[in-house]
Amino acid sequence: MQRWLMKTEPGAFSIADLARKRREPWDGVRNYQARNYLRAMRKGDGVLVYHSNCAVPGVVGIAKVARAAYPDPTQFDPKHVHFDPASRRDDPRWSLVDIAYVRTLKRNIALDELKGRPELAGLALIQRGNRLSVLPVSAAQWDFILGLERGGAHHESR
DNA sequence: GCCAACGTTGGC
DNA sequence: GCCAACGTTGGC
Repeated sequence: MQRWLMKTEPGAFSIADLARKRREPWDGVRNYQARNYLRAMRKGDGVLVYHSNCAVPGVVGIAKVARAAYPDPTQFDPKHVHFDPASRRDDPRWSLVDIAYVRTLKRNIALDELKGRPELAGLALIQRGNRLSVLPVSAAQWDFILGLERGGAHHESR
């Protein structure tokens, strides 16, 4: 099983939304590196759900890949915000996967807590300037992050 | 192929 | 809302 982290803006689609819907086509990824990660995903892969662009960015839940990559239908819809006029049906540019809800974490494991941890030094999420919305997570990183869940909500002062 | 302009991401 | 970082676009 591979492991990944996927960002979402809770104002647009939160872990609570995923919990209610159980399963969701993760559309709208329009970055080539992120797309390539989507295409590398296999059914059953683990996903850390991360809330970005919000009051307390952090890892908030666990999901899994319910369906491997297929063409993102929104790229062909002229009325959709993610429409890409340069993408062709015989050679789709953008892909998506379906994500299934697994569980919501007992607390938000905030970005603040992940920063500066030697165990996560290689994690793309916390590297400076990184904007990838889909990124790989090693088994060790996955275990370490989820190990923080029971550590209690402590925030470093700044 | 260079690179300036522009748009987006996302923490703060 | 600001703005640094970074990806994409398009003129040349």
